[in-house]
This record gives sequence, C-alpha cells and structure tokens, in this order.
Amino acid sequence: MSDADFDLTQFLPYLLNQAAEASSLEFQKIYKDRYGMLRTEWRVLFHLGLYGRMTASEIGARANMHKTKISRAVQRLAERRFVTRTRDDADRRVEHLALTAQGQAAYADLHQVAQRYDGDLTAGLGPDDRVALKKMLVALSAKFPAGFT
Amino acid sequence: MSDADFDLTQFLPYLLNQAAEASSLEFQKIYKDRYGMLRTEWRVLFHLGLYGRMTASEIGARANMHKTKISRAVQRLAERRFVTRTRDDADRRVEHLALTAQGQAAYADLHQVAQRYDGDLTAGLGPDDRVALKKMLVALSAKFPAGFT
DNA sequence: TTGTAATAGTTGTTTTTGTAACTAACAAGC
DNA sequence: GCTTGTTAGTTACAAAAACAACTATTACAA
Repeated sequence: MSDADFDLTQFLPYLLNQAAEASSLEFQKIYKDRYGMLRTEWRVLFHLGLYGRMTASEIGARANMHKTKISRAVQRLAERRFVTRTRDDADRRVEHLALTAQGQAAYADLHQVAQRYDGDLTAGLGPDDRVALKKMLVALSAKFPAGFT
Repeated sequence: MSDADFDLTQFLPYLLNQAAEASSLEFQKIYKDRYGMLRTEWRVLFHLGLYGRMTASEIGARANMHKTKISRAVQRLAERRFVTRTRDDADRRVEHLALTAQGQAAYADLHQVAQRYDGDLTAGLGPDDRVALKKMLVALSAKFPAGFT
C-alpha cells in the first residue's frame, strides 16, 4: 500500500527536522560538555555575544523564542556567571542583559567552534549552493510569521 | 563586540532548526487537532502507511528514532485503534505493526494534506531548486551516522 | 545443557518544554 | 486621583522527551 508519488523522506518538514537534528548533534555535544549549556542557553549567549547588551524580549523577538524559555535560560546563565542582569532605571520592568568576562570567553570559544563547524558542514557544497541553501532556509523560516505568543 | 564574519542567522544548525520548527508548525496543528497525535505518532503512522507492516525496530532504524519513543507512540496508536500489534511466531520478541482501517483512513487523509502542504512550502522555488534543496538536506542528514543508542 | 551475550521492546525516573496564570510596572482615559 | 489595558518577566503545573535500568526471548559457544 505505498504511494509512488509521495515519499516521507522527501516531505520538507520531515527532511528539515532530520537535517536539523543531525547537524546540531555534534555542536550540541561541545557546548554541553564544555559549559553545561542547553540549546536555549547557547542561543541567548550567542545573541548577547553577537549583538551586545539586549533585553530578554529583544532576544525573544529575534530568535523566535518564547519568553519563558528565555527567562529560564537567563536565570541559569546568570547563576553560572555568564551574564549579568541590570534593571532599567527609566522603565523598571525591563532588564538589560550582558555577558560577563566569563560569558565573553565562552562566547568567543563557541563562536569560533561554530564557525569552523559550519564550514565543515557545508564543505561538500560549492559556494553557490551554500549561499542558495541558506537563502532558501531563511525564506522558509520567514514564511511563518513568528508563531508565538 | 560583533564579529563581521559570523552571523548567527547564517549558522547552518540554527538556520535548519528555525526552518524546521517554522515549517512543522502548521502541519502539526492539523494532525494534532484532527487526530490528537504527537509528532512521534504521526511519524510511526506514516511509516506504516507508506511502507506497510513493519516492526518497531525497523521504524526506529529508518526514522532515526529511539526505541522508547516508538514504544510509547505505538502504545498510544494501538489504544486509539490506529494500529494493531501481532507477535511474530518464529521470534516471539518481535511484534509486527500494521494499520487498522481507521489508521489507513487517518493516514490517507494526512498523507494528502502533507503532499499539498509540501507543495505550498516549496511553491516559491523553481523545480530545480526544490530538488536541489531536498538533496542537500538528505546529504546533511546522512552526514551523521544515526547517532542514537 | 548451561552460561554469557545480544536483541526487541517496556517501564521508571529525571530533564526539558509548553501552557497558562501570575506579579510588577507603566500608560492612557476619564 | 482612579480604573482599564498593556508590557516585561516570573512561577506553577501539565505534557513530552531523554536516559537508564529492566524483562523476555533468542543466539551461540563451551
């Protein structure tokens, strides 16, 4: 009872999930082993390292992450002295997040790993394909307008 | 403190995760709302619908899913009468899974939805790009040899 | 045969996530 | 000033995933 015209392994969401999971594995191992971080935490760290001081909401908007996820990630990162939180004086609801020296160091390390890792992953592709692939992925992500509360 | 040469949104694992999550959302809503299924269950259903009668291990090997995930998915699918489980007489450890009529119906419905959905997702791409994208994703998934126990 | 290892699948326990309800601070209208 | 609504972020509880230990059955070798 198979359908010649539909192959599960060609179904884009399935394919994307498989590729995402596979390609995250090795990198995950690194930030987990070296810094005991979870994916959410790594993401927050990268946002702060890359774009500098931000608030939790800003990170959430950029990364399409729910605020509770971020809240918990920040909490853990702060406990481990990777980030500092400082209240805004004008609006005392918001909190500015920034990396500590330790956070900077971890970021620098992982950032460099990521860069190399990305290179390895796309090593098989020609430069054109590499660009095309990423463009298509960006387009796919953008297709759905930030589906979180 | 930003690095001109590394953009988080261009980091392949990140990009893949975003695209995977975004593209799964709408489809997930459908199988969840219509049949109360989880992603794992949907996957098992599709494997059985597409390739016919199989054992749990076979599904695990194909889908790169851990056996506990499958065990629980099968349990729920069986409770809801979507699949039947029959012991193998020769080797009484193994169990053959197959879809019930109800399972077939659900599969047929979702299969058709998936097909349409996939079409919509890749609508923006030319046929060449579509093929190229999927090829690259398959290659990326294969790059890591089934990293599960 | 009997003892050891391997395989199929399950169950129990701990992490992580998702969802919803909550507090605190601000904003705007009246 | 008050009420009503909104936003930033947290907390509590339920759902799902990850991980490890387990049972039952088969394989295989001394």
